[in-house]
Amino acid sequence: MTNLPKIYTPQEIEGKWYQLWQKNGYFHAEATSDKPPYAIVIPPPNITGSLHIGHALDNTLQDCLIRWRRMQGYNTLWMPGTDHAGIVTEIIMERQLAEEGISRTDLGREKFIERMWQWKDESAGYIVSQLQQLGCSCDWERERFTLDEGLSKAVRTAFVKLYNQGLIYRDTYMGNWCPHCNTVISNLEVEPIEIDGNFYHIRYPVKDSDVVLEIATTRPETMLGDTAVAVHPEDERYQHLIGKTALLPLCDREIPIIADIYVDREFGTGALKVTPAHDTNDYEIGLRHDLEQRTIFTPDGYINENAPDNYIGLPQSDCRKRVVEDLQNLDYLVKIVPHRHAVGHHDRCSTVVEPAISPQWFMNVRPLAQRAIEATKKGEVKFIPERETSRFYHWMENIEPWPISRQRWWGHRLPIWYCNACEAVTAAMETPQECECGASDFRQEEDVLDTWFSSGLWPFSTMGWPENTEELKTFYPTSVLVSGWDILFFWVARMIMLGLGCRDEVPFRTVYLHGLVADEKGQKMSKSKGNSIDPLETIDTYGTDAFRFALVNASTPNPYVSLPESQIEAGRRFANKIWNAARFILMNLEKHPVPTRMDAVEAGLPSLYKQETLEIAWIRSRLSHTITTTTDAFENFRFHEAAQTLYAFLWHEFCDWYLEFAKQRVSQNEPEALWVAADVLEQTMRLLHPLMPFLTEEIWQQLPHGGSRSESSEKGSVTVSSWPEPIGGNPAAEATMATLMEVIESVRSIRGELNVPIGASVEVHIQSPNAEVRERLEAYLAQYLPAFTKVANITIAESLSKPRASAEAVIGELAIYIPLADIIDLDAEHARLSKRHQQAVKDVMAAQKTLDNPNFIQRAPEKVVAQKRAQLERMLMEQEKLARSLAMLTESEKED
RNA sequence: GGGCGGGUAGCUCAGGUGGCUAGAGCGACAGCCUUACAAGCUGUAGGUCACAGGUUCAAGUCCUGUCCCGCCUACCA
Repeated sequence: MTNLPKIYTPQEIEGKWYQLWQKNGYFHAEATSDKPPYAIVIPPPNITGSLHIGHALDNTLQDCLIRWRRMQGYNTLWMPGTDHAGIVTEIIMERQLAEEGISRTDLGREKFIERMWQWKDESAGYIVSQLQQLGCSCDWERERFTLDEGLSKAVRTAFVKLYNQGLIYRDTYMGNWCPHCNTVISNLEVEPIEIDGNFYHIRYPVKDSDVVLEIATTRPETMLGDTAVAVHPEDERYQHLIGKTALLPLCDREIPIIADIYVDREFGTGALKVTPAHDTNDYEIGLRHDLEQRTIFTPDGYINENAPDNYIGLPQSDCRKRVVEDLQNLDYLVKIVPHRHAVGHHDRCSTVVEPAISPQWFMNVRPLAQRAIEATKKGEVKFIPERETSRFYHWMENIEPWPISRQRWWGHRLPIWYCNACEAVTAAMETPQECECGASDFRQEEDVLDTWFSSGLWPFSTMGWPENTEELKTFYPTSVLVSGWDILFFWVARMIMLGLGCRDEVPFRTVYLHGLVADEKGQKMSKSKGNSIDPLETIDTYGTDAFRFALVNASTPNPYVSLPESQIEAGRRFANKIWNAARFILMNLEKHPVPTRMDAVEAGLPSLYKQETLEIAWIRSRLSHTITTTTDAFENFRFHEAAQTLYAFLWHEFCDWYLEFAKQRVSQNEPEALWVAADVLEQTMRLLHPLMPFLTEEIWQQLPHGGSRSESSEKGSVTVSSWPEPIGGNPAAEATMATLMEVIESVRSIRGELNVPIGASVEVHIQSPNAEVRERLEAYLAQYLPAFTKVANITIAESLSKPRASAEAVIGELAIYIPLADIIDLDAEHARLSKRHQQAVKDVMAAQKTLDNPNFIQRAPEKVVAQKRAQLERMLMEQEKLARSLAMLTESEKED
């Protein structure tokens, strides 16, 4: 007796299989192979991070694709690895240091980097083991890290290459400065957040005049760095002031009043204070008018010595308060008006970003963006869903230079060397030997590269580039990139540009951008918001497979996917259902083992099965259909469709119907139906394996999978079994079964609605004018009906009169009568029939209306017309029968 | 300001190129411990597909407009 527990306990079985898969090297891809290649590179998670819900979704989908293709016989490579993740990682380390009471600068660059590596070495295995817990079938032998020697070489190679092409250059420009992180960041890293601020209206006196110019600003402290006031050149109010000089309050400085078309006459007071060092637009105006760029902040956000003495050293926020106070005391402040506006924050540390001028390294991405657009238009890379393509184009067409240097320590130092003698700049793989000037004393650039620079090389740096490796020859361009749409610009676009820039080829053929997991308010789940599901807790509670199923099932084409706990619960129930179906089959197989091929040969059987009964033909047809639909769903990245198809087939066809038939067959000593059940379940476990790898392996291992398919029996795991092939549908069997099901459902419905006691047997009388239908019902109904409801006796005739006090159901031309003399509640039956009759009348009218339209007959395709006619015919029959029965029922009520 | 996505059952969502009587899960109600599964089984209820027009023989699906919701993007201090 098989001793499988009644309740599926994932914890007991999930642990063991991963080790077996690993040990047998199922996940390893060969660099050269006869099999067609299929490759995905993982979006590398932060080396020190832990699995969050976004990873769980992203990697589950990738694992589905990889497992599916592996079973299809592809040479599948899922390239795993981790990212050093620059600034984020440093921020977390700084917090750790702060707890010890030290700062990054206390430690110094060298010691800090040492600490980072130490921490990396301690925590590196964590995220990897979590991915393994999730079941990810990555080729771990190839695991990479962005700061590895190999990848660092790729970074330097790419940098030098692009530098030599003139695409990387140094410039002093206004960028987004994070005073907390002490570095410049790119536009993408700035998150505008709406805040309730104020508009401060301030009087600027005009020199040698009684006139005061009123300006409005949201950042009054920046006035300390003002070097002009601007008005619109055609603004009549201020014509007479253009060219004059304003007296800057609090600063005792004189600044020119200039005219610039940037100024919006309608906005604020129409006069704009100009701070070229601390505002992007003012910077531009400053360049046009050759204004002084007066920086008043230190890099870490304090007031510097360019401001009047009494402000120096204040933090920016304190300075604002002080400036406002002083303006008020000296009567320069006109008013403060509440004003809601968007303020840029650093997406990693949430600090307000300061526009600031600094020398930085940039990449001119425009030519590469152009090539990326062309490659996409040529179809070399395809975005799914398609709407992402236009987002991609829009971004690429308006792309701006990418600031790639960061004033940080954790990352790749730019391979730029300055000659200490003549300051000549050299980009090179290693420290240069000698400068043009003859000196040989160099210093390397202090800055490190934006972390996305190295991730942008990921698809080929992980495969050994710049060497022309076998891996690159086999797997590049990779097949698919799977990621959330939120990092399309950060990462995906840059990979495409750098792939083209470094290898003249797009890095992947297809980009699948899945939705983001949202909470019940529709907000993206993220750890920082605290609204996130913890994948590990979820796995503990529900099991990995249940969680994975829920994730895949939730992966609709929507940009946001919602994952209520009930969905995960549904996944668990599904797992349990499968478990019990398997348990049932395995228990019965002990009594009725599947004959081996040898037995079959000895018995002289042409095949394992004596005959294909209706239910066998039906379930095989449905399985075939399921195989086709599931495969098609994967082909088209319609993950939820795969999940739903398998769920519906397994639960509502296989369990609800087929296993009930099989039960009865087994009890009649016809075990073929059971053997087919085992076969169908075995194939379904293969179909479901990409979604639920652990459970399907556990069951597959216990099911007989030898039989006629010797191929899979030689292999030791469903992981490397073959993807099922459809055998084709059987429309005749499906049609007959549909009728039988309808009859069974009608009987059950009557029993339910009229409260026939569970134990009571009923007689079933069926009337049908169609001989063929009668014959089929005759042949099968007696066999099948008792499996679903208690019946005493079944009568089928061409015509029979409705037995007295019976309930009735109508299916097309079929009428079903169930005599319920003792128990029938005529009122209830009347209500039941009347409800159905009303519905029938409505349906008939709708169909009639369509068919009455001559244009419909004329213009609709014949097939549609024929369909409609058949539909109406059937409805009419039902309606008439129901009407007659209602009339009879009313009469018999009168008699009573 | 521009762009994108969404509004379908009480809730969360499916409904590729227009054509079965608009579906599922959860929840609700009624009845069942039927020896695989009570994490189960059976039955029932519940929808003017946001609104208004239009195209079409036919619209949840295509077009236009309106109203909400969300997101992305933009230099209004």
